[in-house]
Amino acid sequence: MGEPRWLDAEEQKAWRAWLYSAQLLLDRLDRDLTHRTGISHAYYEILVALSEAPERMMRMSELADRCLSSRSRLSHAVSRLEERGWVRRQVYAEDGRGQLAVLTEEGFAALEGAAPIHVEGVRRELFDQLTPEQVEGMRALGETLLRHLDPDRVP
Amino acid sequence: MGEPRWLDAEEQKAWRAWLYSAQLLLDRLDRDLTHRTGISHAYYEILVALSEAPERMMRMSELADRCLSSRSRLSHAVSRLEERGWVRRQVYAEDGRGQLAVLTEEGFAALEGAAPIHVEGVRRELFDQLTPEQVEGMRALGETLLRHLDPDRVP
DNA sequence: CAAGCGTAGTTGAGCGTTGAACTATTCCGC
DNA sequence: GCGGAATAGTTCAACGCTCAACTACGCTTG
Repeated sequence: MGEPRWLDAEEQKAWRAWLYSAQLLLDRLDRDLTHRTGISHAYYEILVALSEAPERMMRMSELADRCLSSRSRLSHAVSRLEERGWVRRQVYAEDGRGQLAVLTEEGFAALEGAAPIHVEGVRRELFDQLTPEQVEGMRALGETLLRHLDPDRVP
Repeated sequence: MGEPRWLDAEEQKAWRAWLYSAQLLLDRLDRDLTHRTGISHAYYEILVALSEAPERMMRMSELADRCLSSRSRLSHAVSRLEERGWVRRQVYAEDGRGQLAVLTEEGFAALEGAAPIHVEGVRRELFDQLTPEQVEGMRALGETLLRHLDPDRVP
């Protein structure tokens, strides 16, 4: 094992600043969206992914990957979105095991209603606080980490 | 309301990179710690906070603030940590409404066991991927966001 | 074409979080 | 020092997530 490589004071500060800011930002955006639209950030991501897909439909497992979700979690989530009438399931003709999640018109309308609230939150809590240089730094940092955490997701 | 200030392509990229990297990193650290020590990141933060407090004890609400937790959430979490014998509750003499959460010796030992695993994860997934300049940029960005999200938490 | 393996997705139980309602105590103004 | 507001913390029910077990289908190899 060897002696743990403890963080020095500078690293501690950087880690704490990143951790707290990430948790607070994610939490605030989620709460804001949820309270003002009834749609959690997780559900919003599902609706966005479907709305951008050809014919507004996607395989369950593709959708799960895209939304950083386990299959089980996505399956539960889609069931709940189905109850709201925003998504419906449809068997995938080319592969009898597969299911397609399809965004309904009602689901698309719900997304259209939530999108301005969401983007306003991201502006207010994030971009309005940063200079263009900081935004560029944020993108570079994010992509560096992404290259390690999940290379396939890097643009 | 006015027209929403939609994100342009650069902003989209920056936002997605930040969002995915933050979610993946938090998720991976939490899973890694949980599977290797049986202690979730949330519980770990509680143990750390207590271990750093005078006499290893803190008021419930202070502890909740420190851990970015609601009072309800913390109350549940402390109950579960109590069941493990890692924390105990004690009435706060100076204020009959208050409760103190106290870290037990067993709790401290559990923390000592988990700390090397945790720091190794943070190194491997975060610091080892970054240059010193990027670490400094990460700290500055985090503190900028923190100044907006929760000014009292900025160093 | 059958056996076995891999893949897609669902289900159910258990745990953790949320938000609101609740109890108990202290603080404040009169 | 009394009545009402504020604060500290807990509890409950509803919801969401996790992990493991399960069903169903497809693919491969003999």
